[in-house]
Amino acid sequence: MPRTRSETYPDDLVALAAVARALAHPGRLQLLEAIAARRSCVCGELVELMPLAQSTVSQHLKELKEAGLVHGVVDGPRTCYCVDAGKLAAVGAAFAGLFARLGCCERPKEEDHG
Amino acid sequence: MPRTRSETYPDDLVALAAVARALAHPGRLQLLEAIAARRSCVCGELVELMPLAQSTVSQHLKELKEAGLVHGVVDGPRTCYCVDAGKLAAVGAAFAGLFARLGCCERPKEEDHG
DNA sequence: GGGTATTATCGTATATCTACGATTTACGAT
DNA sequence: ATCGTAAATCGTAGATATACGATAATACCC
Repeated sequence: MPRTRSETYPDDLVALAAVARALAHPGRLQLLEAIAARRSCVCGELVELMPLAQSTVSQHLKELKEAGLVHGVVDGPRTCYCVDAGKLAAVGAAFAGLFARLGCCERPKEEDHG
Repeated sequence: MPRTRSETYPDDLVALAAVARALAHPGRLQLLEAIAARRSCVCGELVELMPLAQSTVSQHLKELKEAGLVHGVVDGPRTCYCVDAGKLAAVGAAFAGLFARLGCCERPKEEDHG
């Protein structure tokens, strides 16, 4: 049995789910925040502040890269990671749109009476 | 090896990652949208429009419930699902905050010059 | 109580995720 | 060419995820 029958779902949902999966690990969220806070960050620094082995951090970074959230620039013997601001903006908008759609038919307590 | 060393990460990141994981499947996104669009939705209807077996849909609904995104109300022999608007608002705000933090140190092309 | 419909749960097979150590690759210095 | 450092990849073990059919639980009708 395939893990997910992606063919049967709309492309935008498949794409959004893929990004959500990239975000679905606290370590990756922490990596993202560290990279963003430092503007750009060498892999070694990230390994230092994470409670994970170097190979594991590298693997998480690869997932973030494959999701398009960051990119790594080879800088001599090291790799410098930075967030993709454009992608982040697009993903942020996609999530905002999702939650807007999910909430649009709900009137939890009261409607806007102004 | 434990799947994730949640103890070592900040609580808010762990919580956000958990919600992201609930969203990390196109089927669950579609379920959420269907439930929201119909205001409330009986499980059987959801099974009809999903390309999944009844047991699988039930399992996905359980995950959405455990993430707090929906709740199911037993209505006679069936179960009626609806989204938790308050939770969705909170989660939406959490994601907005995340993307704001991630983007705050980035000036991709130009700053707001108005 | 017996029968039917609806949903949840169980058991299970396969695939993916997470983590690690070990190794390989790439670069700079000697 | 050799060594050392930094990062990616390989191989692997164990836990989770996804999907299904089968079964159990619940409510309704008679």
